[in-house]
Amino acid sequence: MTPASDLAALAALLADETRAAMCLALLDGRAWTARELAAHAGVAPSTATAHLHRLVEGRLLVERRQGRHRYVQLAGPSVAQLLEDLSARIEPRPTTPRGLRAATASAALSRGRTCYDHLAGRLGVAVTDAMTARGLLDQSGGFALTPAGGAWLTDVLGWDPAEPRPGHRPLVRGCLDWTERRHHLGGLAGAKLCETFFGNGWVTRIGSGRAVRLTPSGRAALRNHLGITLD
Amino acid sequence: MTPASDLAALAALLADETRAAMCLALLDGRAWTARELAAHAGVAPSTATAHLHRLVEGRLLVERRQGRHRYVQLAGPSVAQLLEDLSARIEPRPTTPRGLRAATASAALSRGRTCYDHLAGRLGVAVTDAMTARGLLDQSGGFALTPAGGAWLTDVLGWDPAEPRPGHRPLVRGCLDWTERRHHLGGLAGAKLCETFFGNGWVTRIGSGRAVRLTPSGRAALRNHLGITLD
DNA sequence: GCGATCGTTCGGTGCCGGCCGAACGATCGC
DNA sequence: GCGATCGTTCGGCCGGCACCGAACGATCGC
Repeated sequence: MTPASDLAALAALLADETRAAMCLALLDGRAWTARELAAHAGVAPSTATAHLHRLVEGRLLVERRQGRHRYVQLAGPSVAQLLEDLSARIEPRPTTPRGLRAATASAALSRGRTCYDHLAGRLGVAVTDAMTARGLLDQSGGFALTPAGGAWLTDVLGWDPAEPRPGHRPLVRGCLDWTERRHHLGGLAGAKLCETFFGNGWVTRIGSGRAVRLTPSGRAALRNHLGITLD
Repeated sequence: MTPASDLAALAALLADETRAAMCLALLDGRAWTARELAAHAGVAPSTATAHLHRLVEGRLLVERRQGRHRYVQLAGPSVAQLLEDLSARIEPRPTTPRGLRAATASAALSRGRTCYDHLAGRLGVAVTDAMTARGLLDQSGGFALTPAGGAWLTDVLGWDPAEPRPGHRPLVRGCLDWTERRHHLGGLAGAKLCETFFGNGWVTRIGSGRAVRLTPSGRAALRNHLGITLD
């Protein structure tokens, strides 16, 4: 009814630890089944059903029914961006992983991961920095693509950012990285770039999570196109 | 403890209508006393005390005690930005104001208002559009200040954006306007510009809210510096 | 000093909502 | 078809928390 109650209703969707865990899991950009999310969050399937209903009703998630499965995913980049913005506000965690498994998993996440549909972690930041150093991105007054950057994207991705694009998702956007505390490249261009990294086999997912690994051909590509050497 | 519980705890701060109303009121960028906020939200002073404690504890608000008064305000631009981002996600309201008072008040807000520390509403968007049309801002690939824009700021504000600045607040930033559904100029430059508008008497506040009115000298200034005519 | 005002603490009340288990329809694989 | 799996609905339990009023300390104006 009032703006305040609207804001409260939106915030209430994320104000429960179970729902928050579900949304954060969905930040990998993929569609999960209800049962997977229930197991991930550690609640009974009946409880998960209620939560997912609320999240879909609140337009944070969209669902796609397929046979006896109910797949659910984030409603779009703007939701992912909102979750990332909120996460970035949280004080940097003292990083005390329990054991070896947790330690290697968190190290892998710091090295490289996806942030919904673009690259993040040290890999994402390194790519962004190299693009800035080469004059492809301009971070001096905001976060913008230069003309040279447009040409570079056309060259590397075979995609011309100048061609008319649907929706009003920004072409580029600085997305605050919660491990590096610096910006990496988001927006439509970031998504296209990430798509190419996967399509060309430059990165592969590690297991089933958000962590990614740079392949040897990816290392070569970074050297060729950006002149940087990683790891 | 876990990222999910952190996110839930942050969201829970805004998940209550009373706290949401308090935060939205504080979006005017000024400091309010506890009692003012209690009256605004329609709760007893004792209730307001508890809410303000939670908001300060959660670092969304900062307090400054002065005599027997306790002034409270938003913890910074990043909090304001977060609130604006959340508000922008809320579906556009059918705008059915109750009576004449409400109608004129909401019309005034649409015409021009402050968005924490910069200009918003039709006024804010018009200034942003004019700056873009004159090549001072570049919105083609992101949201960035051009070299000509830097010179213009130095000329109009007497403030050189190239000089080293403290903190890591972005120089310019596109802030989604919740009445116009388009971007207006935020960030440090937006704040400086707004400061100049007030300092030169180009705009004045209407009553005690966020609404602002363009003065005759402000109209002249817009014509001189940006070549636009409003209202 | 004294009354008025601001903010706080404390006890008590009531409700919202998260959780589970059990039972049930829908779909899949064989 | 038949059992197994996925998701849902329903009832019931329980804890958290938003709210108020009353009483109290602190500060201001006179």
